[in-house]
Amino acid sequence: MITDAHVFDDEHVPDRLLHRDAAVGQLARAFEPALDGAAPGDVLLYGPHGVGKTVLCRHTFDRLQARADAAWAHVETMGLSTAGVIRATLDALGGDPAPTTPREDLCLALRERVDRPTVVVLDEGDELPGGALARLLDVPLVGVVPIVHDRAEWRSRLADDHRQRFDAREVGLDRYTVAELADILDPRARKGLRTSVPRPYLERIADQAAGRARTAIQTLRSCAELAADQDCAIDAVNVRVAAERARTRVRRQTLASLPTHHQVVYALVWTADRLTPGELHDRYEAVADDLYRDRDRTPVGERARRAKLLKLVHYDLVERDGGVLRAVDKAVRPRVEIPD
DNA sequence: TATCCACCGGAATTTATGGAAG
DNA sequence: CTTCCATAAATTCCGGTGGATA
Repeated sequence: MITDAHVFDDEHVPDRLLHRDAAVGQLARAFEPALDGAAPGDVLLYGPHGVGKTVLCRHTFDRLQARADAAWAHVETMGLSTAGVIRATLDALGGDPAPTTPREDLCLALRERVDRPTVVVLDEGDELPGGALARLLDVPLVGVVPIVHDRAEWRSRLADDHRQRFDAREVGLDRYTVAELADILDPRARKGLRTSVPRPYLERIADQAAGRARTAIQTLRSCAELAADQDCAIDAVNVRVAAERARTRVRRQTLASLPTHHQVVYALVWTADRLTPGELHDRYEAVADDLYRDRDRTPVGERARRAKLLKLVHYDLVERDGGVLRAVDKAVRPRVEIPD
């Protein structure tokens, strides 16, 4: 059923970016100084999850690169410190800083490495440390593109002189309409699937996606997988079921990307169905020695567990209903086994 | 209402890690 | 090899919150 899984990847940049002409134009105009070898303009890019903010950057940059000698760094900033952001930027530009390089040395190394117009995209930049932004804005030839969800909140945390850098340099993306989403799904279905998908069915997928392209695309992929499993036509697949399957896939990927301590906490919550924080700690203590025996880590204290738990909640793997903890999705099985 | 209790999460401090310098 | 240093992660400390209870 699926002939080219690549078109369903989050990183896939389509040949044509549909229904984003205005935003592409704004961003391209901001990047224009790079055509003359100068720094691309800084742009604040804002909008809800999954509406193509990162893809918009990539797409516009690719078009720029076809006409200019420019470099690109995409940095996932969530949870990074100031030094962490600078290091990740340097990494993305091909530098190889030692893990203990002092912050100021990292800044110097970055300045040295940037020898052409460079676009630095700061993804998930809502909680970006102010220091990191300041250092990057300070590097010649660098244009900074923070991607955030809440434009007003982000601006309010900025120092005045930094805020000015983004005045009149803001690009906002909205959720797509159902018709727009169907337009976006259509070329992917043609390119990635063996059989064609009727337009009304694409619209039903779009309708489930709440205006988010990422959700719609992942749902289409699940529809195709289910159609293959059940050996039926794709439009015989229940869209709700496919959408849930898509969410499960994303959660599994998220869980797989987390380190040991998170895995243990998740396993405890998943295995218990419902439990209070107190019970979680009790069980953790009870099984910790067993679980960590042949791992290269040692059990952590309560405060650290709370931090892991917070992340699990943030990633939509665990929910807190009042005081009670529960795994959001029982289909996302833990990756470590809890002994009885 | 007053008070207790479990819990949360911010901030300061300590520890672990590993590259660099002597 | 040992010491030094910077970061990241964990621990310690603690004020604040909200629900339960007398």
